[in-house]
Amino acid sequence: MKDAISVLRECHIQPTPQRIAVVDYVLNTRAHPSADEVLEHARKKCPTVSRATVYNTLNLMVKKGLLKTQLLKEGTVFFDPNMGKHHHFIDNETGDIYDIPWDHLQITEKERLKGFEISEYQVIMRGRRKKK
Amino acid sequence: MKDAISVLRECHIQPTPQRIAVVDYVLNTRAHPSADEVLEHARKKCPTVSRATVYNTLNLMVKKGLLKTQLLKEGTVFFDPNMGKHHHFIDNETGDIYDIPWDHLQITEKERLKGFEISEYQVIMRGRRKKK
DNA sequence: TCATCGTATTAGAATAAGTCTAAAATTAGA
DNA sequence: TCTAATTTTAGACTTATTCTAATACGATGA
Repeated sequence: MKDAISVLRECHIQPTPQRIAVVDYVLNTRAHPSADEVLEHARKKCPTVSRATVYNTLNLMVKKGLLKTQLLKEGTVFFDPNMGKHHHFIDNETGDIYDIPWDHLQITEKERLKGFEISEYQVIMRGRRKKK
Repeated sequence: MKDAISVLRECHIQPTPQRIAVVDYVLNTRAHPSADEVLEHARKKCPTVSRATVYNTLNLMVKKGLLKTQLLKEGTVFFDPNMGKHHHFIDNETGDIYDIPWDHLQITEKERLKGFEISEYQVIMRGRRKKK
């Protein structure tokens, strides 16, 4: 459970009630919320927070390295508080997004990728969770 | 070089001048065009084609299995005529998108992913092309 | 305590991708 | 050729996101 105020101070961002509400939710969830979902949750703690402030805060957090954006479905960006390397699985039926631990897959370069300087990568898997 | 009219006939889609212009461009490029880029190119062959028709045709092609959508950058969907399995590399500096052949990478499941029925996957890599 | 100044927040306007709609145009078939 | 079905179109609409300009807040120094 990360303390929003401490995190904000460490990043030299002034802790305001609105930012605390955003950070407190987004850094302590295992979900991959959209901006709208963050807004909805942040309003439980700070009912007056505006959409613009949520976007401002999320973008600031991305810049400070507290969040990463993920492109997993058409139409919206998702904010991912899991900053360690990991892969993703998307359930096509429910839309649910799962983190897949980095060491569960091994990627080997069989053919040298000449001319490409890879700074990051991930595997994106789609399918469905097994019933039962 | 795929013949647009034959492809449309095979898919039981009526070949109209507008559709031919769209299909002819999008199935014969190695790029990963956005809808807007398809519109721009299709207008070279059929100057009157509308944005709506381009979207209609592209969506129809996706449904018929002639194209795949790819989520590679924020804000737009890209249409990919390469229907074989492959991975992607995105140059963060230029925005260029490259196909990476499927057999250049080997993905091994080290830890069994229990409960996930994976129907498709790909590796998405980001970085930059090496100068030189 | 109060005034001040920079920062933060806000509502709503603006933008951009994509979908929808209803009318007009085109095509296919009898 | 006539009719019905299909296709195309412009523009309205929706949704995610950014921008803007006015207001509110908060820390500081007198």
